[in-house]
Amino acid sequence: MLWSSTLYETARVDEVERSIYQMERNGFMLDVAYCDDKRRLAEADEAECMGRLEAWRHSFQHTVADFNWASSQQVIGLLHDHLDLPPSPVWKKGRVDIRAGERKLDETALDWLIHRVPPTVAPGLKELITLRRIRGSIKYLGKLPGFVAPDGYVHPVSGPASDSDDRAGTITWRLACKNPEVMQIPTDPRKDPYRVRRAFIAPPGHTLLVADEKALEVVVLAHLLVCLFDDHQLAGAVAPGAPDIHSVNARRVFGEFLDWTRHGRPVKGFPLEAFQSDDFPQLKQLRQDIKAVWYGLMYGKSAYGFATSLRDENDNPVGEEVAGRIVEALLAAIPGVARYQNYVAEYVVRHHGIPGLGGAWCDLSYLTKTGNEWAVKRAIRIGQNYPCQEGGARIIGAALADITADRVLWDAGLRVERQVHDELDCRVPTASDLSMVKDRVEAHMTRFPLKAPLQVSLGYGANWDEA
DNA sequence: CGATCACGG
DNA sequence: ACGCCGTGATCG
Repeated sequence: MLWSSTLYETARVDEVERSIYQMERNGFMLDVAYCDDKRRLAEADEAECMGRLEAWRHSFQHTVADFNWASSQQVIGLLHDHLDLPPSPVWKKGRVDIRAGERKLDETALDWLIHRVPPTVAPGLKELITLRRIRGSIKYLGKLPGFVAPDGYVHPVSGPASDSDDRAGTITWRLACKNPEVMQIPTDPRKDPYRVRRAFIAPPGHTLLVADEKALEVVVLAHLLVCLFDDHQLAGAVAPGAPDIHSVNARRVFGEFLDWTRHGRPVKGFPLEAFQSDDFPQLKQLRQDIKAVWYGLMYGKSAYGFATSLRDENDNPVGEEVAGRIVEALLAAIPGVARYQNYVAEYVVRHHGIPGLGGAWCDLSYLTKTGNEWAVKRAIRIGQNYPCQEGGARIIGAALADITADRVLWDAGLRVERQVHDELDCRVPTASDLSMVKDRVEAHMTRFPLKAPLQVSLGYGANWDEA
């Protein structure tokens, strides 16, 4: 039924597994000198930052000895007990139950505070965010060189689900990776001023090729909508040449449905390009917002959750009413998504599980058979997400297997180094025919028989950051 | 060893 | 219990 029989009859589990072992053997090269240099720099910055923080703390007569800025409890004591700052009602994952005594000081909560405390207090909070970011970079700069094996390469452990306990894996058949956790290396320059990704270098005589499946899980969803309902709208929206889907949604939802104004003009009057332009930061924000709503919806998030995660122009949570209108407008713009959600909800309740594209059955009976309302809702959220996440994993897994098995690419010296959910990173000898390599890699990555078009973006560079 | 925080998709 | 899937450092 459904979608599973229309695709690859087998999940090619053993081929994928062999490719993973090959990828581990290939390993990747690390610029140890770069790590050491940046770590020393970061540690000096950390010491300065800490000095400013301590001075700030003492300026408020907080004289506790051996105060630990890494301790949540101690920071709560400083900010909420000693300085008597109001508790933040929000954190990264949603609401804070203030009445129950819950206190959160993650970056989202600190950000909320920064906009609402006296100007003498705010600098310390900003400094604390800076300290955490510096330490986030140091974590990797310090430990990565330790993973370099005698052969000069780092060989992380990665693997699919249902492997033995000492290997990595997920229930959706995505790969996981550890020792080191290469999938968690920061990509956002604001979170990592020291650019850890620059330490992931191509070996001498090689260049790094990064091949990324564009909007992989959205394409899978588009495929499902065609299979289930013969609905081609989303497939058309992700087709080559189609305008950027998040810009379209932003203008449609905030402009046409909600009739909002930004930069002193109606949002609906702007050209689509403006939503990705640095000249219009407010429009860019709207595009980011609708993108967040889009992915949140795919994973089962509701207006309740968006009420705290979406912010208005003054950085206040938009509230459930506005969030509800945004969700409603987006679902009206892409009706297939709501139809999919309802379909899956019914299916999960009736069958106590959901199949994936590769034919695997995701059992949810441990939730649906409890009869508990919250458990059933959780089962439905997992069921809505599972085919998209699992489908994406099968597609990139098949691509990995095909690229690894391609003798032409192998003989050209191409070696897969990493897989990051929708991205494959390979090293390629600089002397090889790069356009041939590029064409073959792209062909493998788009081979999976989908009813929605899958596109690949390719980048080259001397290191992971550049590529 | 559970909770908090942070990073990625 | 109102967002899915992960790894890991650190605290208490």
